[in-house]
Amino acid sequence: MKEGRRHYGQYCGLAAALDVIGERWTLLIVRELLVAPRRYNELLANLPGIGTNLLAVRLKLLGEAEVVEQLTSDPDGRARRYRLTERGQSLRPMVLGLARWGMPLLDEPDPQDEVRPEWSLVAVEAMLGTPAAGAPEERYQFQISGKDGREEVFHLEIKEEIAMIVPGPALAPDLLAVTDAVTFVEIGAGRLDPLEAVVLGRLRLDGDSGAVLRCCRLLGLIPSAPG
Amino acid sequence: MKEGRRHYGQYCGLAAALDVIGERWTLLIVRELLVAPRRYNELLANLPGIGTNLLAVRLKLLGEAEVVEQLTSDPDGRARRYRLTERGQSLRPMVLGLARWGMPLLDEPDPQDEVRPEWSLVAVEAMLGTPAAGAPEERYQFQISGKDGREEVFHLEIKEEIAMIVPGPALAPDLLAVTDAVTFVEIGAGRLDPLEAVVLGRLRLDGDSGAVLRCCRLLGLIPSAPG
DNA sequence: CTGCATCCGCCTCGATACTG
DNA sequence: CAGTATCGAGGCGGATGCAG
Repeated sequence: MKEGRRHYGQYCGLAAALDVIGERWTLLIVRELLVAPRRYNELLANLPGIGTNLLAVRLKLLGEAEVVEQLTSDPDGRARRYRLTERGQSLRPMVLGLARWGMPLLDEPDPQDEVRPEWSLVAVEAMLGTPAAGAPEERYQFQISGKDGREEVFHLEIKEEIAMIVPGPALAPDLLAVTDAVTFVEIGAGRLDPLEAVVLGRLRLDGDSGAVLRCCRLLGLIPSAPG
Repeated sequence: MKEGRRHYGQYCGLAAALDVIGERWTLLIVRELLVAPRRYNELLANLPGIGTNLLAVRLKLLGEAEVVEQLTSDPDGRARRYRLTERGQSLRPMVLGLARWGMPLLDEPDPQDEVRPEWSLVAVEAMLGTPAAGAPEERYQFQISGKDGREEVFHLEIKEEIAMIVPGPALAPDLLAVTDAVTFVEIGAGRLDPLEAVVLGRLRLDGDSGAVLRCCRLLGLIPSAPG
């Protein structure tokens, strides 16, 4: 926090945090890396509008702050990826909290807006409010397709009353949800009822109705059962 | 999120949140209002460097986003204060989380840095990690003095295994901690041991040693008792 | 005196071009 | 593929002006 860069100059934890992760784009970079380690160009592709110079500056700063590290697995220097350090991972609850806080702000999806199926992972994790108390051990698989036809596959696994996000398909999913990224976010934002999405043909749900209800409840899409 | 202002253009909760509270100074304004409703000039005084125009712009935007509202209690229009709405209050866990995340980043206090005793309220709340399970019902009073001689008084009340921050003095505090804002933050940042601060004469603790230990444990200053 | 609005210099940001 | 260099536009910071 020396001279040169702009900083708040307050001896306060929040100000110190914002000096590191408060600048434009920084938390979105962290969001990307919360999903998985990424290459430089992957980050550029998933953060349209950032400009390559700024991404380089941010990554360097995040590296100095030990939030991000780059692992150069390949000996010839190519194929280096950026990954969150432990300290970076510890930003997860705050990032998820902000993501949840912002979801109701989402309006009609603008066709100009970017939507990536990878973000669904973070969205689902943010929606996991209530710990899955008393829920049976089961697996809900999600297949979210992007505009370019790519499909992100992950599943939610409930084990010992704890729900976990796991990349990739489940072995024997009790529920399969297939949709596109826009529909998925609209449902998460509360702008679209899951049932309505099914009727509109924008969401396909395979599984028994009990699993559907439990999954929706887990994601806060319908109120938890009273009493 | 229409044209005019700069925005991320991502259909994603986090991006939507950052479009509202991601700009410079905004979360620091929220921090100020988390402590108490404030007047325009109070905000200006507690946020050195912001520039009055920017504060006005931020407050207007926060108002439109329904994060902040102004209450004009006084009929003649004077004495209008800014206050967080319910939606603004719901940012509290994320702000506290970021404050806690940033505290270890605090280095040697720069004499140029601003330190305000009001921030101690947020700092203490951020340090309250573990719920006070099994703790006896007692009250720890804090008196944090600023450079200008003002003193912020509040106390921590443990009731039914829940710790609460309450502004103002306690009725019969089991512990009284008197210090200055810099020392307080340094202790919170883990740069200064409470015991060392007492020896240096920068912290005065009145109360029995059991209360001191329980208070320190509650604030994460010493590891919780094992087992 | 409080609560802003206006103006201006500078620094950050965003887009494009270019290099190892 | 992974950045660096450059430059125009606009956000930011500080000083000042002004109305209630």
